[in-house]
Amino acid sequence: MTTLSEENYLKAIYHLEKQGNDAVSTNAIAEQIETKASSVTDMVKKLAEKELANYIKYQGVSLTERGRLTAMSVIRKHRLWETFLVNKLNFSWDEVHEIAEQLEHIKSEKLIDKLDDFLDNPTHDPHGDPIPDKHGNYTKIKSKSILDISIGSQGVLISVKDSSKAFLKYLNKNELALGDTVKIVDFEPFDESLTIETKSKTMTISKNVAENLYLSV
Amino acid sequence: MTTLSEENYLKAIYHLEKQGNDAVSTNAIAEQIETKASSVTDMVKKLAEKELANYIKYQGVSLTERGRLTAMSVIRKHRLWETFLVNKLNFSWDEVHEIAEQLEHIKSEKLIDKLDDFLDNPTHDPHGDPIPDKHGNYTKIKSKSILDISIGSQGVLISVKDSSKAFLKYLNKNELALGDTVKIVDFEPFDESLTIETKSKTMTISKNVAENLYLSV
DNA sequence: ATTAAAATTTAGATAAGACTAAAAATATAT
DNA sequence: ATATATTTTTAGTCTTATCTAAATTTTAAT
Ligand SMILES: [Mn+2]
Ligand SMILES: [Mn+2]
Ligand SMILES: [Mn+2]
Ligand SMILES: [Mn+2]
Repeated sequence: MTTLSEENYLKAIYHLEKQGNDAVSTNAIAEQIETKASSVTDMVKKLAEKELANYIKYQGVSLTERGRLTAMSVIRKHRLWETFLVNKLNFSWDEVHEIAEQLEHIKSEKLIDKLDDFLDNPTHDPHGDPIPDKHGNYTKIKSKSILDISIGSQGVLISVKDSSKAFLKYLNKNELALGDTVKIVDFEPFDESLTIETKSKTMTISKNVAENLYLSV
Repeated sequence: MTTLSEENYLKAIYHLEKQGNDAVSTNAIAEQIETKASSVTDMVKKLAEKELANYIKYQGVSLTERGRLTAMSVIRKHRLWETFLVNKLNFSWDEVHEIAEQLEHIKSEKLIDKLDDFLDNPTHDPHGDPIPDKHGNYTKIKSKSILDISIGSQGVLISVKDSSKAFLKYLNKNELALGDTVKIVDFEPFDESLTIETKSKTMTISKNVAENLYLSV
């Protein structure tokens, strides 16, 4: 049985492994989890002890198959609970992450299976992130950052890379939501900003915003 | 902010105060929480420190108003989650207690208010226990143990005193559910058993069972 | 009123998880 | 190649929540 803290480390390592290619560094984990490197070293030893991670001193960490599956299970719970909060309890998509951080640690297979059914087996959470099935499998909708899409073309807003409250609130304010069709109208080389067009309006977005918006391709 | 462990102690003290009249003893709490008396002494000091409980060495514990309100809030969450599990996720009433023991510690006012609305502001949980409102107020339906009801009279099964899995499964097996109309037909002095009658059948129940069934009066 | 039993508290240990400061290893820059 | 900077680990401390064993207080019984 994994503890709440172990689960948070596994999740962090999983997310870091998915970005960078090689073994995950102690400092990277520390930053992600907002803890100190020395605490990470301790925990990583414990995860290796439990065969949830591979760890060689000074050489970083990677998840074992068991570790990866455990991480996926926590991520599955997180995303199902977020979906519940938005779809059933009418939370806004910028309010659910913190609550899901708590709910993801509730231990009951049956609960999460029933929740999954209750939500009609959703494949993606409110931020467009894929929800793994109970075996840890998922399919991410093919998408590209707006930055990498050529001027004149268009697509449907599939997911956001940054799901921070600040970014989501920005999107709310500017009436951008998942499912919207977005057309890239213009690119300004000076500040790398983009002009985009939706059903309701035309607007300019910064590079910073653009790289966090993913369109179907 | 109260910890999970503190919340469990507050709940235990609350329930014990409601039965017995005077101050709650260290041993009683220890038994309820399945821990050692010495652990209880430690925690009770901490609760007193936080002004959640009144505590005088060797003389037992009682909740302060703040302690009582905190306990009520945890109980409110517990019962709302149980209601969610049964009414929305189709759990059976004997399966929900353990899961609610975890869910009751999730910290979010907004979550529990929205859950309350989602469930249509239920007044009683799946075991017939009253659900306090957000101010800690509730109204228990007037009821009496079957043991204290005279032969020949009848009432509606309102709540069960014992909500252990074993007892609830016994009731499932014998097709007794909340809302059923029950008539007391006979009393056998020898073993203090009772014969009762429901729409579907007539059956004999032990004293032990009878004292845990509460009928409207 | 003593004495025995039961309940409660204290003292000291342990385990998980986190932190600080110092030591050791690795990476970078000249 | 050597010195410097950065990263990582170790050693030791702290907090929360437990536990066991011993000491103390209260209660019950003679
Ligand atoms: Mn999230
Ligand atoms: Mn999400
Ligand atoms: Mn319960
Ligand atoms: Mn209940």
